[in-house]
Parts: sequence; C-alpha cells; structure tokens
Amino acid sequence: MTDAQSPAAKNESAKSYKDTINLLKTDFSMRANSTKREPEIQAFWAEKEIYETLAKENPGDTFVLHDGPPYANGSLHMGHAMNKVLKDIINKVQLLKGKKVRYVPGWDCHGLPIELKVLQSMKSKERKELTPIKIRKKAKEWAMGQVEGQKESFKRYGVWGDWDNPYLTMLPEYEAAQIDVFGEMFLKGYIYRGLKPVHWSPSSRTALAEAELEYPEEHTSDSLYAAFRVTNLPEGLTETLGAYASDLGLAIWTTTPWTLPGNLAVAVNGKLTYSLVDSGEDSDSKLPRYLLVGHELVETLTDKFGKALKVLASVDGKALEHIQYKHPLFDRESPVVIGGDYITTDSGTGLVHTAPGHGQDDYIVGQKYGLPLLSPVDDAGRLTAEAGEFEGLNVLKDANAAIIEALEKAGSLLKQEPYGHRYPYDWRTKKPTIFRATEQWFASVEGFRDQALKSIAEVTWIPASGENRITPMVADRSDWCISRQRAWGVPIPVFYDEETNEPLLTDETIKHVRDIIAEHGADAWWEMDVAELLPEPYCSDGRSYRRGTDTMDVWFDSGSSWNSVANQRDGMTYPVDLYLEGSDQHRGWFQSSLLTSVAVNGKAPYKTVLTHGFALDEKGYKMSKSLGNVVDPAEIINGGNNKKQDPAYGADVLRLWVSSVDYSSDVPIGKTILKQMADVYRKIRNTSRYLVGNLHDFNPKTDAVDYADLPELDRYMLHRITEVFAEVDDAYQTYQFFRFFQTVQNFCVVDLSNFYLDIAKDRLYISSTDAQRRRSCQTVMAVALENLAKAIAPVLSHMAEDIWQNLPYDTDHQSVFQSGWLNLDDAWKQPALAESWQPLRDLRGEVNKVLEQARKDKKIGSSLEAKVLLHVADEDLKQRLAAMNPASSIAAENQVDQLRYLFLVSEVELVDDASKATALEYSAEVEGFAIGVGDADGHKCDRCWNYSTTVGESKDDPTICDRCVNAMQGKF
RNA sequence: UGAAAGUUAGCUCAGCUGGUAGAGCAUCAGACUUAUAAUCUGACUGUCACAGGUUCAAUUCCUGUACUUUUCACCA
Repeated sequence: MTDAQSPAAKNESAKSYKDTINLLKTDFSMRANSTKREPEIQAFWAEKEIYETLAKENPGDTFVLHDGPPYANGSLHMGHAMNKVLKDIINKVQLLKGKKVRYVPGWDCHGLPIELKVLQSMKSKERKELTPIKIRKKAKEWAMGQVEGQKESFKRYGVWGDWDNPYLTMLPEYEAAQIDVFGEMFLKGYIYRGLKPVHWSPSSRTALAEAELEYPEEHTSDSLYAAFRVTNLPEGLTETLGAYASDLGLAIWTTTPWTLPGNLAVAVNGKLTYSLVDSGEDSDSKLPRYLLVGHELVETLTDKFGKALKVLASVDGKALEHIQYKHPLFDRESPVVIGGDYITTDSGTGLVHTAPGHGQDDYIVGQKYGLPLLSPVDDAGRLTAEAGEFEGLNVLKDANAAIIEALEKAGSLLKQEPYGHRYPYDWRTKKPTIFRATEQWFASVEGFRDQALKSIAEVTWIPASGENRITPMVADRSDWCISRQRAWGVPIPVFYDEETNEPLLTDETIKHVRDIIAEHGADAWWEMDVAELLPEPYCSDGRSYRRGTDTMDVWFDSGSSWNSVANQRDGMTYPVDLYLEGSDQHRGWFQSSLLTSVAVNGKAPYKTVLTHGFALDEKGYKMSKSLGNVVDPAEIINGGNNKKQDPAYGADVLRLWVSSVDYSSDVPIGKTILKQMADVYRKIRNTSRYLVGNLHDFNPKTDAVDYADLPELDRYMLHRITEVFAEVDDAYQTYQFFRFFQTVQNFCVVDLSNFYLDIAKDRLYISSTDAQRRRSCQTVMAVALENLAKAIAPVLSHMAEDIWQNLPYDTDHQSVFQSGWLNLDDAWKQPALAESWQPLRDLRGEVNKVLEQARKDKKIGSSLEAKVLLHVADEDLKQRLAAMNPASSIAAENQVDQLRYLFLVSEVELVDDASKATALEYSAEVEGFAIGVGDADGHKCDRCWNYSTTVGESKDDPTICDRCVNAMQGKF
C-alpha cells in the first residue's frame, strides 16, 4: 500500500488534525518513582488517619488478626517482610469490606540473644561488676532501639496498624498480664517445681542454653565398657536365660564415666534383638562370664574386648524390661527399662547406661518409669557427698580416672579406650560443659493435654496439614520447663524461705507482685526490697524470705500475648479471628499460646491459624550469608549499591511478589523473579494509567450511559468484569493471593490492553467528546478502573491510592480505602454474552494471524491498511455478523458493535463464496470460516488513519473521511 | 538418623473424580509512533524430578530413589 497519502495532501501543506482528537491526558505517571511517591502516599494516609478512622468507624464487625511478635534484634529479612505483608493484605481486605480491623503489632523483647548482645558490647571489667538490674537497663535500651528500627521498616512496607501503640513483651502492662497467666496456671495446679538436667558450664557456674554451646570436633572422652551384674530376671526370661543368671552381666558403654554414680537404670531398645554371649571368662575372674549385648554388635564387641563371644541365646529387647541389676560401685539395685529409638547398634553395646540427672533421653525415660533423679555434682563440677567415696573429685578432671579404677577393682570394667566425638563446650570459656540436674519450674502439660487436643480440633488450620503437625507435638510433648537462669526476662514471682528453702507462692503474693509490676515494671522485682514485694501477712510474719532469681522462658512471654493484648485492649476480641505465622511456629508460638490459653481458659486463643513457608533463593536453597544468596527486603525497596543490578523497586513490587506466590509451601525469590514482578507491576500501572488518562473529560455522575443503552461489546465487558472481580474476591476470601495475581494480570493484559482498550482507541480518540460511542466506552472504563483500584488496594496499596488521587472526577471518598469494596451490579452478569462473544474473540485471533502473514511480507503495516473478506459457514452466525457489518459506519444505529472495529481494520466484507476469500494472497480457512486479507479501498484519512473511499469528499477537509467530518461537527 | 511437605515450560501459577498438558510473563521476530523508556501482532518453549508398579491407558493412583525445605531427636 504505497499510496498512503490522499492527492490533496500531497499538494497542500498538510493540515494537522492531531489537536482535534481526544487523546489521553493525565498526571498519573507511567513510572512509579516509588522512592519518592510511596513515602508521600504513606504520609497522606498518616495525615488523614485513614487506618485509624476506618478501624474505628467502619460499620461492620470487628476483625482481629493478632500479630506474632518478631524478635527485637537485628534487621528484617524476607521472612519478616512476607509475614507482615500477608497480614496487611488480609487486614486491608477486611477494612475495605467494612470491618473494624484492629491490628496491634508486637515485639518479643526479652531473652538470651539480646542479653548476649548487651554482654558482648561491654568491656570485661564492666562485665564483672554487672548486676541483673544493670543488664536489664542495657537490654531494654537495646531492645527499644531495635523495635524502633524494625518499626520504620515495617511502615515503609506500607503495613498498617497501631504503630504508635504496639505491644512489647517488656512493657509493664504486658508483664503484669503475663504474671496473671502464670498465676492462674499456678493456682490451678499446673505449675510445679522439679529437677531437670540442663547444660551446665562448671567453668562459668551457670546453666547454658543450646545457643551458648559450641561443638568442637577434637574432643576426646574416656569411654569405657562395663558389666553390671544381673540380680534378678523377670519370669519371662527364666526359661531362656535362667541357666546363666548367676554369672550374668549387662554390658554397657559410656563416654562419661563420671555419670556412673548417677546411674539408675539401663535402657534397651524394644525393637532390637539382644544376645546372651559366653565371654569364656575364668570362674575365678571377678568379671561375669556371661554378658547381654545387642545381637548386631556381637562381632564388633568381639574385636573390642579381644575375646571370642559365643552366642548362647537371643531375646527381644522388650523382654529384657524389669531385669534387676546391681550398681557396681554402690549398694543399690536398678531396673532395665525400654528406652527410645535413640538406642542404636551404631556404637556401644545396645544397652545404655541411664542417669536421669545427666542426660536428656535419660531424663525422659526416667520420668516414664518414675525413677528418681540423681545428680551428685555441684556448681563447680565436683562430685558431692551423694557420690560417696568420690566426693570432691572434679568430673572434668580426676573423677573419671578414679571411677575407672574403682570399676576395675569391682570386676566390672570390660574395656577402656579414648573416644573422639563432638561434645558441647561453653562458647565463652571454651571449656567442656556437663549435663546436670537443677531445680526448675515446669508447666504440667499433662494437666490440660486433653483439653488442648480438643481445642486444636476446633480450630481451623490453613493449610489443613497444620493440624497434623501440631497435634502430635502437643500429644507427645513432655512438661514445659518455663524457668531460665537469666536476668533479661519476666521474673517468676516466687519467694523462698531463707531457712527451709520452701517456695512461697500464693494467690496474694502473685497479685501483689503483679500490681507492683503493672505500676513499676518488672525491674521492681530486682530493685525493691523483699519486704516491699511481699504482701501481708508475709512481709511481717517473722520469717525471712529471698526472691527467686529465675525468669520465664520467652515462649511464655509471647505465649501470653492473647491475655496481654487480645483480652485487654479496647476493640479486640478473644479468641481472635486469625493467627498468621511461618510454619515453624507450630512448635513455637502457636503451641505456647495454645497451652497457656487452654490452661487458663480452656480454649484456644485463635479461631483460625494460617501458616506460610519460608523465603528461599531462586534455586530453592535457603538464604545464607555464606552462599551470598540473601535477598534483603530493604534492598528491594530502596535498591542496592549497584542500581542497575538491583534497582529500587519499591514496596509495591515487594508486596506484589508476596501476592504472587503460593505461600503454603516455601517460596523462591531472586533477581529474575523481582524483575518479572516489576514488569507485571508496570503492566498494571500502565493499564490503569490509560484508563485514568482517557477519563479526563468524563464524570460518571453526568456522563455515564445507562446500561440499557450500552452497545453489546460494553455489556459483554461489564459481564467480564463481574467474572474477574468475583474471582479476585474469592481469591482473597480463601487467602489464595496468587489467584488474585494471576487474575488481575490476565485481566489487564488480555481483556483490557489487548482487547477492549485496543478497540476503544477509535471510539475515544476519533469521536466527538460527547458521542454516545465514546461516553459508553468511558462508562465501562470508569467501572473497570474503580474496581481495579479497589481490587489491587490490599496488595498494591500505594498504586491503588495513586490511581484514586488521580481520578479525574470527584468521588465521595478521599482515599481508595474509604471507598469500600468492589462495586458490581448483578444486572451486569450476562453469561449469554460471554458465550456469544467468546467466538468473536476467537475469530479476531484468526483474523490477526492472516493479517500477520501480510505484515510479514511488508504488504501492510498497520492493520487499518487492510480489508478483510470473511466467509461464514453457519447461517445464523452469518446473519448476526452481517448485522455487525453495516454499509456505512456512521449511518448505522449501533456505532460500536461492528466487525471493522472488532478486527481493527478499515473494512470488512462478508462474502457468500469462501473461495472469494481464499483466493486472496493472504488467507486462511478455520472451522467454519474463510478469511482473506487484501488492500483497503480508498485513501488513508489524516485524522483517524482508517482507509476510506470518502476521503476527499469534503471541501473544507479534503484529507479526512466522512466519520471524521461528522465527528468534528459533534455528530459522530 | 527419624518425621513432615514439596518437585508441571526461563519465571509465577492452572490442570476437577486417570485418556500423553494450558495461561500470563520472559525470550525471539515484526508492526505502530494517536498509551511512546508505551502499545499491538505473531512465533517458540515442556521425555509433567528419576525409577518401578497397578491399568487398555498415569502429570493425575501406589512404592522406592534423588534433591530441596521445615521440624524434632542424637552423638550414651
């Protein structure tokens, strides 16, 4: 099509019609400029108190998502960002739907990591003069700084909440409410004092947490094999083993000989087979001739002991239960018990020396069998009087040698050898630690386990597998050790009688301490005199008390938040609607909250628990500094050092990413994914911009076209809109935000950009401002735009607000969040239109393919240079299409539903004979259609760029077509 | 070591109760210059992690393996 210009235009100086068409107009920028714009929008929300007002004045019910407190230490990572954004999306949906949303962010402020951080920052001299209260002051200061930093980050994500009044586990009101929970549980008999083995560092004379241990590889222990003489066989074994009973020993192995004074049992694995072997020992030897060992270990032990072990009999491990044996060094007998699967045949003998006071597993087995707890070791690691002749020996130095010698003498020692393995060391003193039983406070889970399990079943777990996760944890867990020997925490409000060491803990003392803490904070526990801390009559009963120095496990802190926050703050509910955290919290916060709440009130603190996975790198690996694959949320928002590699994407792109992934499992993030998010973000933004820009002269109140007067295309589009937004609504409702992401993206790309808006250009630009075909289009566009803004507001909050602020007409609401939820008319739902229009869209695709053939050969550029010949096989459809193809576009009653506009070509001719279409150079035949593409007739109109035979007919405007002439007179 | 979950195009997701796979984006090519650091059109992409089994037939059901993640336990 070479003759693009009309004859007249060639001769005269071209008259420009650009000013006569209605192009888009808007200040809504194509690019977000998020670094500047997002803070502006956030300032707008803050100034107008949008959240605060809606939270209070919305007409609907209250909705409470109770925040799980992040730990107030360190900067935020992707996990924090994802968690808070997910919460914010849910809260904003509820706000838009008219609910009163109360979201109180919280922080977990106590605990070891902060205490250590504070200790590290001190000089050693300063550290020596430390008192608990000094540590607490420093720790509080540190935590406060961390809270402020994290708060600013969260706010920058665009997260809404009561930021000016968050809950901190170190606030007096919180601590007091926590003491209440403790008190209630104590008074109900759920809290008791007992012995439990803990990691103990003799070198620093303190208990250590797992986090304070390190496991150097080069540790060597004095391991030994010993035989414990059997004194009594249970009935079931007399037949098989009875013959050897008089000279039978249990072979055990240990790497810590010093724990033998604490031996109170030998554990076997019920699933393993054990053998009675003949060691060939002389009858005058003190060692037993026959030994019980794990069957699979006979060969190994033959090598170890350097003598042939002949298998004489084999029995199941579980049959060994209740065998009695005599302690080789002390005059007492102990039983054989069934231990757990920790007993293996990888090393040792298959029979495990069990000292409940010196090991985790030993302790659990001991509890199960009701064994006492023996831990004859003092703070410095010296054996105590309970260890008899070994009293005073240091367990890490001379105790082992003495015990080995004694075993030898007693005829118990089978073998001794150094054994290299990993062993816990005190990370600060670099000295070995030991397991030692100490007095601790426990919550008796047994007391309310059944009720807890019942409550779990009543909660909605999303995904449902969450219930399968937490149920066995609660069903199997042992009692909860809630005391810590630490300064930075909420004190266990107990007093001890100086003389008797009896704990003093009553309704009155708890209430008294609680009131003091409510007023002065927990520091008072350390600062005030005991006399002040005690109520009548105890403060003057003539006895002398000292305060306890233990603090509570931080899981008890955060686990009490339902009482400190949901149960006490205005406008909140208990139980709350939703808890939402990472799936690791099944073991953590979900459980600690459940246990305290059930213990006190017999019910779970939440109605629904939603969990999410973890943020991984693009390959699905965990993020770690050493791998260098860490994605920092702050860097996503503000950009990295190299802005080309790591551009400043802004909070909305971060939020869009959160919405795009299926967070029920672990989710990947990285450069590729972020770039894609930025692309999608821009697509949504540009689509919105186009809508905004083309409504610049439109006011829905005065210019909207009645539904009944809309052309079919527009009514079809309104139907699509109801479909799309129903899908979006359902996606939000079911917390499947990735469906929102997919749907909105598809809507913007496929329905709007590629289809409706592409067709709309002719109506919007060419027609006169008030033309029906233009106003009807704008009517639909305004509906699409407003609903799009509402729909994206929970996720792309800043963009949605930016759109709202740039709406070219007045609305009743200054913020998109005040405008309420989606606004869809039931009358728009017309499934029949979808059915009749989908084939037309498919046909449009086929026509495009033929047009593309011609374009490939450079026969056409713009599709307006073409004319389409169409043959339709189906008679009914043919009639319908004929009605959509009037001889004159202007004269036609319906100036929208026309094939030329649908195909974006200048002319369409319906032909009776398929060969007429297929005869053309560019053609195709598809299921019931024949499509041909040829040159459009006439000349290109200078104004609308369509080809028309009417160009040249007007005297005043010889370069434009009849449509444009009429349009410029306000008649088209 | 045990337990739980996951593995569909380069990316994010669909694929209902079994009949050899789809969308958008990205990529590539082209068009337009009246959404212009934008817009439109077309094309391409997969042994549905791997190996077995059930079945006429498996991405879809079962078993095992690998990898990833989480969690717990452990080194007596």
